[in-house]
Amino acid sequence: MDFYRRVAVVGQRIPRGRVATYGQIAMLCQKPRAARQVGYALGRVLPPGTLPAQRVVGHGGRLSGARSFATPHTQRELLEREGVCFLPDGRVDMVRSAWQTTLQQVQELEALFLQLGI
DNA sequence: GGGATGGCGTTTT
DNA sequence: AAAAACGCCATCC
Repeated sequence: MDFYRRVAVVGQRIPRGRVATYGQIAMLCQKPRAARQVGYALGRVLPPGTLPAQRVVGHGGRLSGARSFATPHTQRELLEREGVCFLPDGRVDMVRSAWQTTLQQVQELEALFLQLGI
């Protein structure tokens, strides 16, 4: 499905030290209500390593996918190692670490989708 | 075809 | 604050 290829393209553009939410990725793929399918893409569809999965978190910075990493705290460790900030309650500090996408970047993605025919 | 099931998210108790 | 109820939509029995 083209949607999953888009998820891969978008996910690969999440900068090191930043995180994106499932919903945010769905938006960037032009499918605002497909947050769950993003999760499905990461867990079941895309080959492991296709994109930095540790940088994809739930709304508000929840580490909802931590279970599918090597150990329950692997995701957190990977993120801390690349400089992502955490709050006392264990969520990512989205104010400091969320991936901010500019209109420019969104348009680049659209162009890329078009170019790739996806 | 139809019901269950998600690495989700929002709204309502 | 926490839990449940919905809405969502591709997949998998």
